[in-house]
Amino acid sequence: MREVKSLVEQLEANKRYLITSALPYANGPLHLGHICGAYLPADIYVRHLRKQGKDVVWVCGSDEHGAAITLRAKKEGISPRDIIDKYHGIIASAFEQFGISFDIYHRTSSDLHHETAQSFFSVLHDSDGFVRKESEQYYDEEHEQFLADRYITGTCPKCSHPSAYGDQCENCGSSLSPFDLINPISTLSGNTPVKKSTEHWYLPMDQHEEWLSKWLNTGELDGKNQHDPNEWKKHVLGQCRSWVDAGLQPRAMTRDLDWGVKVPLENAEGKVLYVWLDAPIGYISATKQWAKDNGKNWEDYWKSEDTELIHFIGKDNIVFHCIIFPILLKAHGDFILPKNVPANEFLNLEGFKFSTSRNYAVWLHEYLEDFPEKIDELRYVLASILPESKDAEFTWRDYQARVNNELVAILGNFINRAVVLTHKYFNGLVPERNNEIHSETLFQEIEQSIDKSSACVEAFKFREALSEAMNIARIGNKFLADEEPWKVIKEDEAKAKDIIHISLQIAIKCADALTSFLPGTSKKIHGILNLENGQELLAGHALNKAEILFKKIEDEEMEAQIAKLKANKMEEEAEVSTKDNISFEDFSNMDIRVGEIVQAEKIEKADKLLKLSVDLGHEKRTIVSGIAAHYKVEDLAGKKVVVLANLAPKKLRGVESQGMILMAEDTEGNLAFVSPEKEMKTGSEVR
RNA sequence: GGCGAGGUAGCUCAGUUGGUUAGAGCGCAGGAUUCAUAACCCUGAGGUCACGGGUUCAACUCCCGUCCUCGCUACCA
Repeated sequence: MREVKSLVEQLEANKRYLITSALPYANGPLHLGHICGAYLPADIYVRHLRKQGKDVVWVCGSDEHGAAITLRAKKEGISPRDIIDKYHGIIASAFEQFGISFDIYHRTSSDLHHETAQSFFSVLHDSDGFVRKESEQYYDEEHEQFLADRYITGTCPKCSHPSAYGDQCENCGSSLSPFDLINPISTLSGNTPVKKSTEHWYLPMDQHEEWLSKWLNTGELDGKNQHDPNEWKKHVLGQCRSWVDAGLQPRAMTRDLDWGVKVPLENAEGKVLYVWLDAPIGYISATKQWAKDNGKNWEDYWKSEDTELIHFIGKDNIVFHCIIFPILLKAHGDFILPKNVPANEFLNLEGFKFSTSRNYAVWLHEYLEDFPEKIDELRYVLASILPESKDAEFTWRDYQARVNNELVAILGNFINRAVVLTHKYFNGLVPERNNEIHSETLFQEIEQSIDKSSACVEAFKFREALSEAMNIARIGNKFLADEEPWKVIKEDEAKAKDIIHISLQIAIKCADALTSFLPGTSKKIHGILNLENGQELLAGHALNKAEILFKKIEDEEMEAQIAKLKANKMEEEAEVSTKDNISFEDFSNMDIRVGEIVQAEKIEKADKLLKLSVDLGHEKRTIVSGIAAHYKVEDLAGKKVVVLANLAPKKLRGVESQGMILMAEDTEGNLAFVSPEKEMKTGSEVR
């Protein structure tokens, strides 16, 4: 039995950890949603492992290729290089300030990455890991170039927005293929592109279905148990199964683009590696660079069964990290597959989605400018609301409440009480322990919290882990309230000494338990206690002066942040609604008339819709209008309104609407009828 | 349309394989206290576990259906 145990211990000791966080795209700054998805949880996890003395390397870097970057460069009249240098800089320094402790933050534009990615591709190519396929694609004849999806704009077939992209319409959010667009236009030349045949290398994912499905569902690979599927998050496994069950399709691993890792083959001019081949290999090249800088062997971390590979990502990346990348790694051979992929769901902001393109976000670098002293405050709040199993929401009010009611009132206050009491009664010297107080149960309770917190981190339950760690400060506060040293000191100094001694010991436990979550605060507490890391707190030891750990956040600061968000949103809304000029002819095609509502009724099972009967003078129309939230049915009869009479009829909730009531709408979504300012006959034309 | 995840207290969320009175934090109400950043500590109120069926001695938990949110994905125009 002893031998077995020591074998387990030995394996445990040899174990290595390779942690990756999704590569941020160097086309814009980071916002809080990104931080919650792949970086803060990983940072907590990695700090926890390091604290235990584990052999761990955490890699990340900027993803610097792809069409969006070249497009942006073109639009701003600068080079792609300028773009990636700018955002790589912003991102890397924001990470650093925020205490995200990567072992390396690399870049996919580096030579080492290009070499690594090309050689990875070549190995797959040479071992027939790819299938060559021809397909039709849009081609710009003037620029003699195939057009990536993002290089084509046109009218969205779903919402008629005039500038949808070939892969997605930013207006209605639907995903498109370039051939869906009405009147496609090349953004390079402004010409209409032509369809032309092109050749690409495809990853035949369908051929990998069998082992992949087994690996995902049972954790078994090549007859060996690799992971426990029960440890994977439900939504991660669910999405993977959904893909595999539907049948995997071959996927192109190359693109017609000039900005990226060149396909290392003859006759592959103008082709680069697809971003989902390029970016994950960024993890490998980053590890190589780190190994080089630190005198290590990168292969120990990627090719050894003693290594646990963990990918931290957001839910949008699940398929790539759980299906495509594992297939690539397996097809290449020698590489280990991830032990777990604890993907987080999304973070929302004040009731809406984060949106980089609409500038609706709390940007990390801006937060750091506005609150340079409040790093751990944000780490605390985000760690408390991480979208671990469902979407979560960040609001400034919640941020304020958590900082004021938890960090200030519970943690900061407890540390302050313990230290201030020591100064007040014992001149800042740690009093001796007299064993007047039985503290076994107390410390057992604390150890329980520590163990629980630790176990939660290892199970990727960071919210619960943090709350367990905070529990120690609660225990401390309760201990002081129960023992009342400020009263005891008057009649029993020995006992008071005991109480203060114990509270200071609890303070250290707090600092230690929180160090992965709030590294700055943990350090500060050690500073106040005048302790080096690991140093014991002994009687007679002199403390430093008490220092306020967290300041209360006032309403005004929050109001300013909320106002800033609102302003961005309104600005964006104003921009979005700006429309292109139309011809007079277009305008005169519209038949707009004064009408009078004669009858109104609610449409069943529709919250917003009312069925209106409108008199247009020469005829009555049925018009369905989404105003139920703004007007009462009984108030509508007799109202004069303006009607677009020749709008194509459309069925809404089963009722055909023959026209549209024109309404004024503000940015808040309030609606108002537009009516003639003096009495006009129904049916009068509006021009 | 298909698939996946979610819907639990005013808010943010826990609830392992079905088993007593469904939990926590915040907020709220009351009390106690003064060492502490008016903070801490105690007590309490608050839930038809989205809705409707079913299985069972027993359902938040399992099955079927409906509605809503988010994500992935198809197709039509």
